[in-house]
Amino acid sequence: MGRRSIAHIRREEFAHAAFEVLALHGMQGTTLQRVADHTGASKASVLHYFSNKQNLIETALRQSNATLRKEAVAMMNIATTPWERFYAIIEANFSPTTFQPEIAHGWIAMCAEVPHVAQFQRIQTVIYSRLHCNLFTALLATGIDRTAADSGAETISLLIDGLWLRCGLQIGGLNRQEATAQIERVVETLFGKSAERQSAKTKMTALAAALTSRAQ
Amino acid sequence: MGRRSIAHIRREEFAHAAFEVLALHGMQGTTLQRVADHTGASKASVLHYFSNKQNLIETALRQSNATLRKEAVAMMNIATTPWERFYAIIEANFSPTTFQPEIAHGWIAMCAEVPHVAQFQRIQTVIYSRLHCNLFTALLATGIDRTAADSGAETISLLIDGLWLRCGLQIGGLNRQEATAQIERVVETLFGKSAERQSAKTKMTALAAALTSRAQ
DNA sequence: TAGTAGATTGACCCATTGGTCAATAAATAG
DNA sequence: CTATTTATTGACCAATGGGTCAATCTACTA
Repeated sequence: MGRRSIAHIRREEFAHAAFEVLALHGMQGTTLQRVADHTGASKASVLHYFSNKQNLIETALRQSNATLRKEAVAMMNIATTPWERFYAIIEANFSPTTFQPEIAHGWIAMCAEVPHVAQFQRIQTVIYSRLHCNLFTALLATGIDRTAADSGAETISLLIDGLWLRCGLQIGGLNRQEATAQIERVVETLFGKSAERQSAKTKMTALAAALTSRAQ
Repeated sequence: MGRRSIAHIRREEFAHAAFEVLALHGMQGTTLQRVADHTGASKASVLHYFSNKQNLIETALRQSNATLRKEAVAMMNIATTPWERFYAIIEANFSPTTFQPEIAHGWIAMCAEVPHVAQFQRIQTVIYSRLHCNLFTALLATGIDRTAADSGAETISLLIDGLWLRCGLQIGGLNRQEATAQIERVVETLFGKSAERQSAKTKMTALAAALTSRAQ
């Protein structure tokens, strides 16, 4: 530890603050001064750890996404059947720790800048690819054919995007339960009812509740 | 005509330019100077017609949405059956004149500011309400029960939002055809196949093609 | 033709922004 | 204890932002 560690910790602190400011004030309102104020440090101190404002925001976004990814990985490791893996992805994407309007604001703000900032474009691409890939492999393993798995993954990821957008726009006071219910309705019509899927869903929902309550 | 008319036309010109700049450069990049340059006028001239930058962008967004709404109304007037009205909404939302990455950029940029600008919040609310209401009444009239119509409208509007988001993020080179195909796949699983619905779809698709080709 | 309302603009103002830099304080290593 | 690295910061800078204003310029009206 020592100097290396403190630098690493400080970077994390600033990045965390940056994401909070982004979620709270949007991209326009995310100034170096505000991020500095939010941590109690000076603007120059922030720039000591991040060469750029964009660099700062980039790591802020990556760091925020990492928490969701860790939750997802934890649940995927526990899941044993394909449908359990499927619901692990769903539950992770609507975990109460991450599926919140403020956090959604941050991500929508990033999406708006994707066409203009190459770094954000890259982040967005990798997040989408991962989601689609995970959904696809889970669905394929349930026994359906390739095209059905692919289009199914596409539809589900589309719904997830839409629900996150709505969470940010706070349409109909959308919460975790309504969001997963929306997904489930489509999943049911797409793949029919089955006891196996149902038990997988209840298992992963319970697991998600246990994991997140423990974390908080 | 005369003075009143010229003022009105000028406002429209500036608003139009403002939306183009917004679509091209995002919310941060949409400066009064750039909008002025885009029309060949001066910054002060823009501010002669719009008291605020926000006022300018607000009318820009409203004006842009009006074109989509007009297309939708035109198709709705021609539609006679419930399913035709349903596909009128779908086709209008994926019309080649509006379903373009640049335009999507503009709307995503607005979404990102919704939590921070009350005017944008209002625009977003009215657009969503109209879409949901139109879908709901169309679906209800097809003979299904209220809750099914409501949840169906919710799912479809969710997909539309997701597809527009993806259009803006340019995931998988999404075009009009793929987008409507995505919608259709879900509609089919939700409401089953029926000759009546199929004919309604082909009719409205053709109508949309005719209307938009005529316009351009 | 004179007058007046609206259109257009350059010059200007102030606040804020991202970013630099040199100076200082603190901590670690030898 | 000394030296060197690292952390922190206030002062500063150039650029740009939105917005004001008074001065023209234009076109319609009486």
